[in-house]
Amino acid sequence: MREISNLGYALLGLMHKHPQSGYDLRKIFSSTSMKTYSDSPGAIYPALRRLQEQGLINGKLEEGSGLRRRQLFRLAPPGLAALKKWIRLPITRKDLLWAQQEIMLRFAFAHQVVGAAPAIALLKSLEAELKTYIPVLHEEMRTMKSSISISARLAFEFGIRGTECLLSWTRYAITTYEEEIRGGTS
Amino acid sequence: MREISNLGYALLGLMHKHPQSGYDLRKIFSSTSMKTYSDSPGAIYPALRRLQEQGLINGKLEEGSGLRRRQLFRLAPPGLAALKKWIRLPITRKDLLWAQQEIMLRFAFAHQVVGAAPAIALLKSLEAELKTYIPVLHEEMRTMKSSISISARLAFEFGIRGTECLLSWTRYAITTYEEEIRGGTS
DNA sequence: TATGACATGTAATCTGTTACATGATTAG
DNA sequence: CTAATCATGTAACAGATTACATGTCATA
Repeated sequence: MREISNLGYALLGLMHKHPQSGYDLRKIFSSTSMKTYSDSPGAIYPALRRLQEQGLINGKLEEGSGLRRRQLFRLAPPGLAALKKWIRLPITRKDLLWAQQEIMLRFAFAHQVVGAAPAIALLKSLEAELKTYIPVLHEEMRTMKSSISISARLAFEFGIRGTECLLSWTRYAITTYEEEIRGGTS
Repeated sequence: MREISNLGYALLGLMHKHPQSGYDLRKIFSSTSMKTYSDSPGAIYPALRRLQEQGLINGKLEEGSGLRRRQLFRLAPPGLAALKKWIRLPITRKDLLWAQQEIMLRFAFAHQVVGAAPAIALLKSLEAELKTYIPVLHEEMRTMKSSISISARLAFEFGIRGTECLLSWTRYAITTYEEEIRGGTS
């Protein structure tokens, strides 16, 4: 089976709550904090068609008067399975390097799609990976410190601080999440 | 003139220090903290060819015995001009949303390519943009807080914390940079 | 002489971007 | 009636990924 792109997963995740039309999804990308994904029709409609061809979603034309009415897409069982599998994947070093955004996307959908326990498992996996990665970054820094310009060094320092910030958020998120599910009902 | 991709600018920046071969550049991407860029030949060699076609770099085959020896690329004057122009661009809201990595890449090259004053100007531009952006994020948070799941809310909180972390780094970088150029000779 | 590092490239495929095109419905 | 918004799409193009192909040079 063909790989599912990041945009594909974003679409699947958004459809989990309730069926959406291509236009709805575009609006979400253009108006909310998911602006990092493209709201262009040239990205969304082909992506939806691909998901449909793979049997991950089903589209149904709403009956209406006109010739071209809106089409609602809903998650099909294989699509839900793929979404769950993706969210449950453990975090790897590679994810930290290439795909911090993707991690957040996965976590954002986690509670709704797979529930509290796997969501917390995702955070713990992230925490573990970060704990071994941060010392590596410090070590790299020490190695090259002397050979690079001041601005390059500061940029690298941001890489470290940003990663440390992610770790601190992860710990905060674990605590907050655990408190919340103990306190209020999910 | 055709747009220069992020990878293109990364290549131009790396060539600024001294001429590099395609292989050298691949090694930099695969072995240093620039792992976020692809080290695959299918990305680098075509990118180098494009830069050459645009007259931004010149390639010279090192004279050697064999038939196929390494080719060294060096920045041509228009390439240096393009690199400088790119680094000096002020930071926009759009950059904050889409291209934090690109900002860091620009800053990493800044000291070497355009010197201290424009490097600090870049940081100040970043600081200014962040100061107006962070309140917007908090406002967005307040608006949707109630309508989203706990994990989605925490993910959004990371967006805010990450941005605040960037601001704090920016201020630290300005101070450190200014001290350093006052103290040691650049 | 076989392995691995050096060194450069191409081809197929996929995805995304920009720009354009179409047509329905609603508000002024 | 006209403009804006709803709604869906296509076409041309750019760029990246993966996998493959080629050949040199040093060394064990």
